[in-house]
Amino acid sequence: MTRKPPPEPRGGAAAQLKRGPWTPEEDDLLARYVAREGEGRWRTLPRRAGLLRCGKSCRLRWMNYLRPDIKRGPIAADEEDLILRLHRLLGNRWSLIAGRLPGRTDNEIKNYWNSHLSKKLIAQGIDPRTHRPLAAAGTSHSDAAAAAPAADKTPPVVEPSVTPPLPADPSPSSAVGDGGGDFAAMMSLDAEGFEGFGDQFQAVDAARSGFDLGCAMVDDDTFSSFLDSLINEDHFVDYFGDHKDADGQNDQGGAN
DNA sequence: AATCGTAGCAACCGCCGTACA
DNA sequence: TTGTACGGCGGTTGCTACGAT
Repeated sequence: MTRKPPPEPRGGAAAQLKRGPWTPEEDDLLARYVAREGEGRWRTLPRRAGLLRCGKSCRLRWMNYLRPDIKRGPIAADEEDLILRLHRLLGNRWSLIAGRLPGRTDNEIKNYWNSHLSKKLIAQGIDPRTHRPLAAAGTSHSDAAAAAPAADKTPPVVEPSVTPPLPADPSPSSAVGDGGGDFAAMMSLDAEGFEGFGDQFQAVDAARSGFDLGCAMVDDDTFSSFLDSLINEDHFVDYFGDHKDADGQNDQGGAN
């Protein structure tokens, strides 16, 4: 997909900057420069690389398209399944989700979610923001499906990124807030939460908030293992496996 | 064949958190 | 402690392709 440049560049220094779709020549300049000098210092990179782009644009292009480890092609069924699991756990944390899918970018996953998965969930009667049945969210299936495009642009009912709702007992989060967080308590809370699907959301919220508030006290490996343990839960397989069976298979393949 | 509507996705925008002087 | 620059992130835009009518 290409994007036509805006009719007129903005004034000042920005007037010198090129916008819109990248040309192969620009890609080549950027790729060769990063290969030679490495990533970073994006603000000054365009000038050093001889590009008439802003640093942000260069970084985005590199991260989403030029990086050598980018995996091209359709999202596989197992990748889609993982995206669904991770989104249920993490919400719209596209970069975190992308971190669990080697070769996939946050932008790609975000686009795939918005164009495929959210609609798929709605068709299955699941609220793509909360992963709860739409009926429980107070919206009928057909209504929600009809309103899907608009719903995508409304603020989420559950906003996972700022201050997720906490379980009734605030002790884990308070510990986290003190900087001495109790990751073990978070984990045990999660295990209890998985006893019931409804409670699971609370558990995930708690885990999520624990991660948000206490990254410093949970190293990456620990959280990575934690995510692995969550996304391997049989509850999820049971839940989405049924829907997937009913749906036949993922609607993948339409892209490109 | 022409027109319209929708899907898909690259790219942009603006905000936020962090690092550093 | 404060201000600034920078990188990163999620949300949104807008263009092209394509199918339906």
